[in-house]
Amino acid sequence: MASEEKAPRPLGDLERLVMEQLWAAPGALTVREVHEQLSLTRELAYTTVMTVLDRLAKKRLTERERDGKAWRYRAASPREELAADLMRDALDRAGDRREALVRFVGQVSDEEAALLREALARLEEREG
Amino acid sequence: MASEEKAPRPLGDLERLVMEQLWAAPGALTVREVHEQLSLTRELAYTTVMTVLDRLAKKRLTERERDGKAWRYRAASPREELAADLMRDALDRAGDRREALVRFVGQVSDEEAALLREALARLEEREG
DNA sequence: GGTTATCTACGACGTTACGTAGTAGATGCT
DNA sequence: AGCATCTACTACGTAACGTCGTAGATAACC
Repeated sequence: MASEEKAPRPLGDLERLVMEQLWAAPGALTVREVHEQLSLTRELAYTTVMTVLDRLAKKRLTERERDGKAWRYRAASPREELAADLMRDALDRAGDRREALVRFVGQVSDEEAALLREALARLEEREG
Repeated sequence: MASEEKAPRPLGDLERLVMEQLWAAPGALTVREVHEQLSLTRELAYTTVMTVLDRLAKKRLTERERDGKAWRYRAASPREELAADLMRDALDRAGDRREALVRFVGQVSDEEAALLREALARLEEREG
């Protein structure tokens, strides 16, 4: 149950890029690996990536494990989970939930509406 | 459709309080009116409220119209609309929308799930 | 075992958002 | 004219974040 919430600050641009690397990778990545990936597109100091990864860990968005003298980072939860959390959060801030949900479904594409129905149906059959 | 966007920064605490005043009011409010309301709970300088209202206007969250020498502010869109926008935004940032939606409906309360179904049903009957 | 390559830890600086407020000048009431 | 009221503009402190540098630990190398 959620109640009194600390709104999760949306990630900064670099933080998001780094998270995307982690989400895209099959396993945990070292600072160097993330740095190398990002270096394909932009120039960043190794320590910059390290700092970002470190801050993300402090925010509990990543977890890390030792691998020799280096750390390996991985996303603490899947990208879709974070998205769902943010959606929940937004809903929690709405005054009238019904109204907010109506507006929300009014904004989504037909395809997304279908996915929503599907998800609800699945939920129903699992819970009765 | 959606792709890379400018994430609407979540409001600061005071900004949120001010928006709530505007959302709660029937019409547009002057700085003084908002200030008086807030003063019931906390102590704030008149100009502080003015600054916040001004910044909210720059962010297009409020609109203002002249009323004599004063400005009257009103929320640019209903609270529920903003919530819906934030939900959309969160969804846009998810990798796999289906997955994100599944997780989202998995998080909502039974009541909210019912509201969602209702909203979807209404949408369907209106659009066919 | 000393040299070299790696890593991490920690600090630092610039920018931007936001909470908070003061001052100056315009505007309007009496 | 004189006072109240309102806006415009400026300012300052804090915190997040982008961005790095330096120092010291550690592992690898010859």
